[in-house]
Amino acid sequence: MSNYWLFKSEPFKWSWEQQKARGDAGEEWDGIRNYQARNNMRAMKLGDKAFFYHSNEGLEIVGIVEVSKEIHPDSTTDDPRWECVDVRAVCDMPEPVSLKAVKANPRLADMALVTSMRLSVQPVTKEEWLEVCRMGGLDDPPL
DNA sequence: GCCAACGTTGGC
DNA sequence: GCCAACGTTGGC
Repeated sequence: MSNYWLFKSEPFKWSWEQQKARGDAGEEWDGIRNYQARNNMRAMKLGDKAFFYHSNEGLEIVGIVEVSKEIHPDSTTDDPRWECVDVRAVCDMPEPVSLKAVKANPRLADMALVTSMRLSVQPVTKEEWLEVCRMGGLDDPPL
């Protein structure tokens, strides 16, 4: 049984365009220095799906990625506490789903994007997953 | 650019 | 183990 997640990235540091350009090779989700975010990555399984959210600029869910490599050391630090997963792009959101739209939807009131604003790697429930996919115009959401 | 929220650090 | 100080995140 697969779980669902959300990754935040500031587009001027690592954008959806850059993620897509990496193709099936995927990319290490490095640089996470927060225990809760790391713990979420530890819980991820190969093939888990996640939203790709642009923070700071854009403020919208722009695409879907999947876990292409489970938890391993973060190559950007020697500190053994910090680990990460690899992700690869799966598809675009036909209609990016803005933070505003998420906040305006009562069915998404408990989404971590709303309640835990600063957490950069978040869990998403299946109900939230389906609702956001529907809002984004994905008739056949990856599960 | 501001500032609120909140996680982390470090002195005691 | 508490908590004040500090740093960072991220919406606005």
